[in-house]
Amino acid sequence: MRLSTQADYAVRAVYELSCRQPGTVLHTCDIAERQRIPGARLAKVVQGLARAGLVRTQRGQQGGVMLARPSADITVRDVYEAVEGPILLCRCRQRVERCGDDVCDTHAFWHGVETLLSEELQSMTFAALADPRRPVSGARPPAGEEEVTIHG
Amino acid sequence: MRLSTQADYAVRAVYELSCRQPGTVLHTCDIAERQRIPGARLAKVVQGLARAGLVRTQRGQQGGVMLARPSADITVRDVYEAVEGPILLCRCRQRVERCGDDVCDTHAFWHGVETLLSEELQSMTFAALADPRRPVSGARPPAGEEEVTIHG
DNA sequence: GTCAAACTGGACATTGTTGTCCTGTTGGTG
DNA sequence: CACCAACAGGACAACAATGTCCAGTTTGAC
Repeated sequence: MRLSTQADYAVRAVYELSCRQPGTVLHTCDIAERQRIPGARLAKVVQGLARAGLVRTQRGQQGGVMLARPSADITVRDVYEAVEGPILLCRCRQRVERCGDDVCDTHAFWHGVETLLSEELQSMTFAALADPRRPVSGARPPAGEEEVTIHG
Repeated sequence: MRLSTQADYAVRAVYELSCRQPGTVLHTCDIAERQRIPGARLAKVVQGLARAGLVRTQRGQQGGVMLARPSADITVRDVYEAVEGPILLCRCRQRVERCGDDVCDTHAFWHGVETLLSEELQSMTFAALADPRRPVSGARPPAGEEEVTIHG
């Protein structure tokens, strides 16, 4: 029940973008430095986020990463599942391993926990997460960030 | 956020004991066979449960494993933490990795999820888990088990 | 006392995750 | 066009989790 580093990195990367003005483009290496994440690893994670349509990447000299939609429309669950797939706790539910009939009695419980987790992750948007005085989920006060773009 | 096999096995082992009359002694190899778990692996897990005081092991020809206290007094969290340690999702909270000040904004969220998980696991006892008419989606017929003890 | 059953615990191969490196591709700039 | 910055993606080493094996110890039965 440990969070994989992939998922952790993905959430932190999207968080870093969400803390800035909508449309801000960051380099993955800047995100990596700011979040103290190995840059090479983060590049892979960003690729996953891009494939899932959560961020857009731009190649070339002026390239970088930006959110594909407003941070209020991105939930932690979106990001998590983009890099990790659906939230499944035990292996029998991941189809890695099949278990007998009554063996799955305990797994019914774990399934309930999965649902609880999914709902919790779904309820948190990155707009709320990036808000310093976040009320768990809700309105986003005007963020008066002075740094708008990075390369400038 | 996957359940480790250790934790899965531990819960299933205690569940197997909880399904039987209080005081029933089972062999780890019987539990392993019934739950389709590699026996050698389960033995290690049972050791962890014994060290945590959740089960009592008895060596010798008539040996085996039994619950150390009533199944109503054992929660899923007890078993989980006996083999996995405290529920900590992200590595910064596990002290594996330290993160900066504002880096932990996302980790504050994960900490909330940890609490939610802990409460959920705490709220489920093995008496409830082994009860065929438990409130959760149970597909287990009223078990008129003829095998109460194994060696008899 | 001897034996067999069962837990104890160390050692090792296998597998999956994570971190790192390196080369290729893309796209803007001069 | 030539060049460089940045993403894309494969390959590989390091590490932890997992599964398996084997010898040792304990305990009850004969």
